[in-house]
Amino acid sequence: MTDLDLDSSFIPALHKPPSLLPIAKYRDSLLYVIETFPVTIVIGQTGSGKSTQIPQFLERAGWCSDGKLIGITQPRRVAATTVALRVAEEVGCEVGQEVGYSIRFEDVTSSSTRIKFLTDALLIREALTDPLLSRYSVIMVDEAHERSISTDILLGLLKKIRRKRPELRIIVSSATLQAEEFLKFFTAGSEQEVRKQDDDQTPQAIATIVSLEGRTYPIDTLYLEAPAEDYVEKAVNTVFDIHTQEGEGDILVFLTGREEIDNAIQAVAERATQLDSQHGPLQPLPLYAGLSTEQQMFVFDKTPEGTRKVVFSTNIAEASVTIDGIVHVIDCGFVKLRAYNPKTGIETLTTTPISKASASQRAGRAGRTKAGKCYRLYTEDAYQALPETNPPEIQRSNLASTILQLKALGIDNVARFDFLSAPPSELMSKALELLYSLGALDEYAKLTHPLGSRMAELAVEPMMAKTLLSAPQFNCLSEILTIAAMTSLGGNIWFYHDGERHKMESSRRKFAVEEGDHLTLLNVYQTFITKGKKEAKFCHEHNLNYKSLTRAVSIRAQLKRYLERFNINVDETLSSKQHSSNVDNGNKAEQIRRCLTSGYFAHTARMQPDGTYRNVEGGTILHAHPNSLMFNRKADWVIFYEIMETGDKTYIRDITKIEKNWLVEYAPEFYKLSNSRG
DNA sequence: GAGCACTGC
Repeated sequence: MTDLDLDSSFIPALHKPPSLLPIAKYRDSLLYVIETFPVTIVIGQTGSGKSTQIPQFLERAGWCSDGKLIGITQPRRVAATTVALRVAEEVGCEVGQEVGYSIRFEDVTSSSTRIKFLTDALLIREALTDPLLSRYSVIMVDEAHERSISTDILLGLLKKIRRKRPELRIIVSSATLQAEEFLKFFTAGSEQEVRKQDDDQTPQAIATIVSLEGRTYPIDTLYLEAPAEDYVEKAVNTVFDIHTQEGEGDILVFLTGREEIDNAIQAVAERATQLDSQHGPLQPLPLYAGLSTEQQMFVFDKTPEGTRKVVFSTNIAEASVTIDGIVHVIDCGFVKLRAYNPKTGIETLTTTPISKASASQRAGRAGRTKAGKCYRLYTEDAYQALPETNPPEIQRSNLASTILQLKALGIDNVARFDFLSAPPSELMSKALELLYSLGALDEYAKLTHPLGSRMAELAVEPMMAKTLLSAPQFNCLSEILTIAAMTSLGGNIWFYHDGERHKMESSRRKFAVEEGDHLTLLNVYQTFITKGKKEAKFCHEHNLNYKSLTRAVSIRAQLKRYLERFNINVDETLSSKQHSSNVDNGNKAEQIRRCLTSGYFAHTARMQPDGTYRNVEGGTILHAHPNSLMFNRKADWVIFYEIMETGDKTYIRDITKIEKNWLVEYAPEFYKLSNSRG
């Protein structure tokens, strides 16, 4: 077994010239391993240089000589762009030339590109048109340990592709010790079939692990003696202990959500006024995804000399956002995890203990620029009891769009797809049922054409894809395009600063349209591009998230391009004329609501006299989310975009009034089925 | 009556 034990002394690997990175010494051995083994699992700490150096080693060693590409996938867009920029700089080319990147809405590559960074979701999309990914000689899957659905699917595809393209080289990079699982995955089940082709290739010859040790700085980990009753309070106390007893260095506190973060910040601000004058000021800052870009940027600002920055963050700071200068990490030990219940079709968002892998990732946020400390707000025994990892996303998600995508990739028997971790069969059958009811699959579970294959290509979830493809019949395609773009933003449309909640509420009321949230979203978008001239100023005045609305413009344009590729004509002139005068005009609004019903018939509820809702089965009490226009309005039957259980309540979001008889009209089979069931 | 962890196409 090849196991390269690299220099483990504490060398700061960040911002060092590439020649000084520990990985440089192992260039030849790495190249040898990659040449010899079809699959290489690379264990490398952040800062080991694996993502930036390995592609360059490969390129110089001739892996692109026949015009093929080296592809490096990342789970996130920012990572794909920033790593590409750095490698381009090191290579000494303009990004988009030899080194480029490709993410949704941005393809910065050219015919001279040899090293290409992209999101793993986008590479899966490339497989729709190039099933063997034949443009690539090497594919490196970075941050595979995060186990996103896209990463898992991509690894499954690569394993399949490898059988048909033995010359393809696969590198799987992982920061934690999950390497064995990847190794087992690539070697399992390959014995017999490899024997058939090549007597020399045993499973041991297929894949191997290379370990790039080499940390940055040491981190001192401290535990509680006894469990904390209230970790938010404990976190605040710890902040003051650090501030009064420890040397300089900023603090990063991991909490689970916005409410906790706001409370903690208020508590710190109040207690800070009583601080002894010998201690410098504290600057508490929030960090979570729902903030506007401007609000998020504060955490990167340098504080004045003597002021200590304390960032209270959700899990966004665990992997997605990196803040320099953090010396102390406080870890509450919990995270909000999403899960999907296939029996009820309801998603839950629940506070759950983190995994050991998460705990070590959080601690690692302290030692990036010098030696750091991590304060775990739980006992060492509690730590020992944590699971090694959390269940991968693919085992706790609604799989409708994943299954649809697999079908479009030509994987007919999805149950036999080689998953890194197989999803529970209930999740699979629930997804298949929905896809069948939408008409994306036929009674043999085969992808339908053109409906199913088109739905798979549209980058929105299946119910919205169906709605979009029905829209021409309802003569409201332009409007549904906008609604599809706005709903897929996932909520972050409105924002408010401290104490401005009422101002935000009244801004929102100005855009309200009687029939519900979808038409309200349409109204917001139309006003943004017409009266608001797509400007940030307009958004600030109306408590709208500028970045989100800009994104909606891009999403809408992309969806429109897909439709045009299907030869579906989008007539914009008619709609914009009507909506500049009044979005809420009778017949058009009804067509939109009918059209939404044709895609969202599985998401229906009926209002009760007490103002709550019940789903069709009748069992579950649903509440209109306070962000919804229908929160305090009367309705009878409604459809909704999303359903989620948080804490002890189940909320529905993005709600629109419909008529009961439309359900039977647009989904007769589905409603026959529901009735016969109960 | 009262509030969404995080990604991605």
